[in-house]
Amino acid sequence: MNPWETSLTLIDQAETYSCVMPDEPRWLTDHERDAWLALAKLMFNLPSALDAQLLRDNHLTLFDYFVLSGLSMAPGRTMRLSDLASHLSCSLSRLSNVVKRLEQRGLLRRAPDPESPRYTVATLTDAGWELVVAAAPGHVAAVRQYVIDGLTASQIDVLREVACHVAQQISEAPEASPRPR
Amino acid sequence: MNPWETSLTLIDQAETYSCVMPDEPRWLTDHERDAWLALAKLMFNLPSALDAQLLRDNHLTLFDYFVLSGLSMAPGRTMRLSDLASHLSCSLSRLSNVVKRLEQRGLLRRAPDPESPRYTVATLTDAGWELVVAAAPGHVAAVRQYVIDGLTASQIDVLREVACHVAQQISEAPEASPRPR
DNA sequence: GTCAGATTGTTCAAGCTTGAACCCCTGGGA
DNA sequence: TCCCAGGGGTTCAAGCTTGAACAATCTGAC
Repeated sequence: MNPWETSLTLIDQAETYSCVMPDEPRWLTDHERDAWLALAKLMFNLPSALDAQLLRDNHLTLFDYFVLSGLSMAPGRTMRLSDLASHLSCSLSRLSNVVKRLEQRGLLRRAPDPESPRYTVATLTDAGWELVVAAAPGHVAAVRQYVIDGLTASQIDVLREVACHVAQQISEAPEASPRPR
Repeated sequence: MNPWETSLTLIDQAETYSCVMPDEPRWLTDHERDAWLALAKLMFNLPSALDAQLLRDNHLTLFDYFVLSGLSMAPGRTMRLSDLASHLSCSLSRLSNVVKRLEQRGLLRRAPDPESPRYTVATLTDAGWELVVAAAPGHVAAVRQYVIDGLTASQIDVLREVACHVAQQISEAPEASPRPR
């Protein structure tokens, strides 16, 4: 029935194995589990749905769109890569790769920051600007279709509260320190 | 300030370009945009945060965990791949690749379905079962930390409503038909 | 009975992401 | 002045996902 009940209902069985657990964990209640499974499903499917629309109509991934859109709003349509990366909460490595591809397509240009040569700035070209302007209506329509339309104002309000809460929890979490395998 | 304001606030500028638009789109209100940007940030960061915990502690991706967990709850710890794929809303291609890797690690076994040779079933091994049981507490703790704890019961309720709504909208959307570039 | 078409699952190439290694530049001691 | 620690950015290899192509099996219509 629910495609994501896979995630945690294992718990009922796992409880019989409490011998192997360090401390008895605080399992999710049914109420909490339903919400989490629904959110998990959203988390997996919404990005690909939005990607699909942008790829089909504008040959852009959602992340490409965020990069171009971020530049389009910056003064002079220009930003340092490090600022853009923290703006987008992504690694500099990922941004560098994406920016290189977008530059090859003529949508932006890279240049050393004239104010300090150790930075690199990216500037949206006219072609890049026109592409974002052309892509925006379809993207907004998809966001409305999948997310916004059909919700009440108060649901939208709670959605914002919850999403901000999650974002904050993640940003405050101790940095995940990978353990050698 | 808000790392994802990049997404749609372009709109204010794009409106001055209405000449290039087919019909005047219904832009998002500030209220809607705040909620969408917060959700977008969640959508990008929550999967990697949960991945990081599972990879660090159990050398599993979140998707691996869902696959193993799905099997662990099925009768006989066995499911057809096509059922599992629709259960997880993923492509058969992706599932086939993941299952092959999990089989190589000894966490599950593949076999032709005895009831109908055109299906393939996957069965969790004891090692796979033990890994899921060992991984569950840490995973649940991460879900609590990032999502559930700190929300009120009514916020959790609305979260479920909203996420179900989005999931439904996506599943009802006309299948994205890729356009040749 | 047979053929067209749908379904199941695998594989392959192409593209993207990640993390580590690396280089360059800067700034701050000693 | 010299050294070095740290931040910014790129690159590379490894791993994962996607979509198309393919093989095998089943279904249904004629």
